[in-house]
Amino acid sequence: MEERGSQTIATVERAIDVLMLFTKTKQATLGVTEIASELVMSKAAVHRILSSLKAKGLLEVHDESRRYALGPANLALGLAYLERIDIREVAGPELARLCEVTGETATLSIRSGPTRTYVSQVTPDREVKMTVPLGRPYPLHTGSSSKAFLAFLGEEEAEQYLAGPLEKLTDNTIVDVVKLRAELKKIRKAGYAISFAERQAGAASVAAPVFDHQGRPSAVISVCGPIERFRGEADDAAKLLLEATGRLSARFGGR
Amino acid sequence: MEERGSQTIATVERAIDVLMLFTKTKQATLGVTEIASELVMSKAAVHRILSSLKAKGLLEVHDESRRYALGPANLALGLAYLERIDIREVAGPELARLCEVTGETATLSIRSGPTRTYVSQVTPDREVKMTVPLGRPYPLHTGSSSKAFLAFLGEEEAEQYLAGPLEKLTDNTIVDVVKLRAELKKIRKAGYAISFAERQAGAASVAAPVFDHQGRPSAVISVCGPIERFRGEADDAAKLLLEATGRLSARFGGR
DNA sequence: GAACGCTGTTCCGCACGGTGGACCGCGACG
DNA sequence: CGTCGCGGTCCACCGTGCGGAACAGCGTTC
Repeated sequence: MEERGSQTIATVERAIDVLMLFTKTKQATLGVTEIASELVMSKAAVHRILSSLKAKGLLEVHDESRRYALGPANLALGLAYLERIDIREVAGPELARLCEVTGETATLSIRSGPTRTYVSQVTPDREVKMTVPLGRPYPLHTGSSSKAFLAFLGEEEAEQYLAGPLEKLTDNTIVDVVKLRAELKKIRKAGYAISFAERQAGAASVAAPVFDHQGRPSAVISVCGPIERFRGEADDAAKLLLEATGRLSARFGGR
Repeated sequence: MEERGSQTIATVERAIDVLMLFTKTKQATLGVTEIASELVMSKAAVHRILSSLKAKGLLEVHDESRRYALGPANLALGLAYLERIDIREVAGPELARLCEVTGETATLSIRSGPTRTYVSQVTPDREVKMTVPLGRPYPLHTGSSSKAFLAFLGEEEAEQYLAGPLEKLTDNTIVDVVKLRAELKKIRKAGYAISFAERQAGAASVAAPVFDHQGRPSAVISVCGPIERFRGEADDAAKLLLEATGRLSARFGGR
């Protein structure tokens, strides 16, 4: 993991690890000792980091329990990031429509290097439905949205990714490079990707990319839901999906 | 500014300054030299920081222009923060109602130490309307939402704040401590605060606090809009506002 | 096409500042 | 009362981040 690290600052990365811990845990507040043992750091170091993060508004000390919680500056970061993603605005109505017609969750993902992240979702008004975690990075070979990106990258970039280690997130994750290449070929032919529990156990999804003016996949939209009822829905969803991405590509590519 | 800094890490704070710069600028991408000159740091240091932030997904290098942009990890931070603010959910419908009835923007603010931050807003469907910046900290004496917090803090805490320097954001910002004390007294009596262009030129607002079970202001909601049409609306808005905060305090205090 | 000016990036020796183990003060527990 | 756990602080050591300078690419300029 360390290899060819083009000159970074260990202290800063540790500080970020501390900050990110707050997004990973379910608890609203964390204590010094807790963090120190979780990240294997000295209490003193953790405390200094917490003080620095606090001084910048990224953390705040909750009541007088002396525990730390995320501060409002994080909102500014999240919103500033979203402001840059203009495709989000354009895709919004399409997501809403997909969700309404299929009765399943519709999502939008953005790629960033060797990972891809959900940046928005519209969920149906049903009791049993799927919700995906926004802002969390996933590898490019797990789930339909990921595969939709991978399939439509350039040959070169895709092979480069396939050369790296392929993490297995569920029993169904495809980690065999040969099988994965065949799968990607199939996706290119069909124009969309399907996944049954490759990223998340119990979930299934269909996904297709939106292309920019250079023909590169600039985003992926998907329809996803509980695996039991999805088998019958996948084909219909794929058709609707391709119509939506067609419209978006036309509009987005024109820019 | 340095005083009694309970042991922090300069490098980490500088890294955060770099990251926060991306939320303050209008540009989507920033370059090394640009950042270095803005924050008066060496290019080498900035570069190391950028590499570290990139490694953790907070930044990414845009295309091959070698410039840096915010990464998806910021979304995770922003959303994790929002998840902790439960009052946001509860207040949502009240904001919507206030907005609809008054035809002006309704906002919700949270306090964090000596600052206060908008965490959500509902804007009316008009061409001329006000929108406030979410996630950005403001001092506690500027604008109606700020003053509503300040007025209902404990005597001690309020005086402590008043002892510090009071920044002047607009021509109308009250920075005279004597006048400010009188204003706070008036607010306590009325139950709500009014501001005409104290934080933002051309804007006016009315605000009232939501109290927790200990009688402390845990949030503030406000109605705000363009100053020209607001003079006639302020009183009506105040009445609606107090009804809304009354309901919220009852519901929120019960927890 | 060589010289320029501008990027982003890397190198390397010095000293500054972050480190961690020990220690303090506090509140909860029994 | 003693003990345990917590968050916070101290301080001598030594690791690591620092910055000036050099390097590598790229587009302009003449």
